[in-house]
Amino acid sequence: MMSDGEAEFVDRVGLFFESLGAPRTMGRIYGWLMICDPPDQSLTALARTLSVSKASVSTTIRPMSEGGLVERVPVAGREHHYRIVPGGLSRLVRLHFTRVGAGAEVAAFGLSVVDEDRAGPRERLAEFRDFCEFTQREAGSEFVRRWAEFRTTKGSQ
Amino acid sequence: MMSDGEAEFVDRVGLFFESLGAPRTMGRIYGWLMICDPPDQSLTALARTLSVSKASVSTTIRPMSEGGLVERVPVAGREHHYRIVPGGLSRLVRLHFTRVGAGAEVAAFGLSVVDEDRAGPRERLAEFRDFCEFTQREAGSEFVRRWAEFRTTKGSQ
DNA sequence: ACGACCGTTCAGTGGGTTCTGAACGAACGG
DNA sequence: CCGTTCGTTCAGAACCCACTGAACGGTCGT
Repeated sequence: MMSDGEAEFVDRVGLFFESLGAPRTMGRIYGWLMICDPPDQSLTALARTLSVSKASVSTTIRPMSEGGLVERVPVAGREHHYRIVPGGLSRLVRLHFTRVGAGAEVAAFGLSVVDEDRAGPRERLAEFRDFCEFTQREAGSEFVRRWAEFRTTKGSQ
Repeated sequence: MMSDGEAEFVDRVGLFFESLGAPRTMGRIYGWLMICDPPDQSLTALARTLSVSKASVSTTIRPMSEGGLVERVPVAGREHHYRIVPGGLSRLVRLHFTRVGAGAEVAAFGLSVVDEDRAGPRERLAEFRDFCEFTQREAGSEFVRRWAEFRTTKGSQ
């Protein structure tokens, strides 16, 4: 079902995801979906191929689907087939950095706690807040835009 | 030593760091260093103020120092004083994004495993590789540049 | 209606990480 | 030279997260 080389690739993607803080199984699923044939696979097939329980695939693939990394493809019967969403990785990064935006509220709370006359702390808090806002905004729009631009120019070469 | 409001702020930063995959104590240290007076604190003082063991502070603050998030400030005697590095957050994000670059090598390995005639998988692998390379490059230069630009323009207002 | 299969959910387990307390080496002060 | 203080390191405890196996609801085929 999966050659030795493919298995190694799948495991490497798993380690890669793990190094980024995501579950290893998530990476293995994503890795296999990149190279499997056909490109859409049922949950049961994924579990069997990757030698993990259906429960694990079910719970792991949900955030992947919600995050736009994979998507369900319409199929007759009861099976749920999943496949890679082209350009989904940028959405993942976007999602990940949206969380940084929460830091802005924390910084705002900090400013409400620190007295007006404490210039040093207020300056550090303001920078912290600005950076969180900037990162969130940047990841949500500019980063994705530049990636799309880069990809089209590279594709048309 | 620390007001109720300050304590809540410190804990919020801790939760914020935790949501990003970093240890909670790291966030609490960073939060306190943002608002404490004086802005540089010894390891023992941090441990006492934050109600954690010196061991925990010692092990947690090392990666912070190596990552450029905090720095040791020269001080007479045996104490090690630490303080916030201005703009350290961008360095942290940059470091984090550098890891994404490792995905390019994984994708290259995948391309060496998948046969030449399998257009679909190869296309997905190529996009994966390009995205990793793009992100690494972008984070290393463009992101930091834009942040510096944003900060100066905002500061001059 | 019944059996078979698909996906979801739940309690329990195992591996990994963060924390603590104690022991240690090093450096200053009396 | 001795006691104190500072930071580091180690083994062990506590905790968290991902994974498993089993039970369940739902749907198709017969």
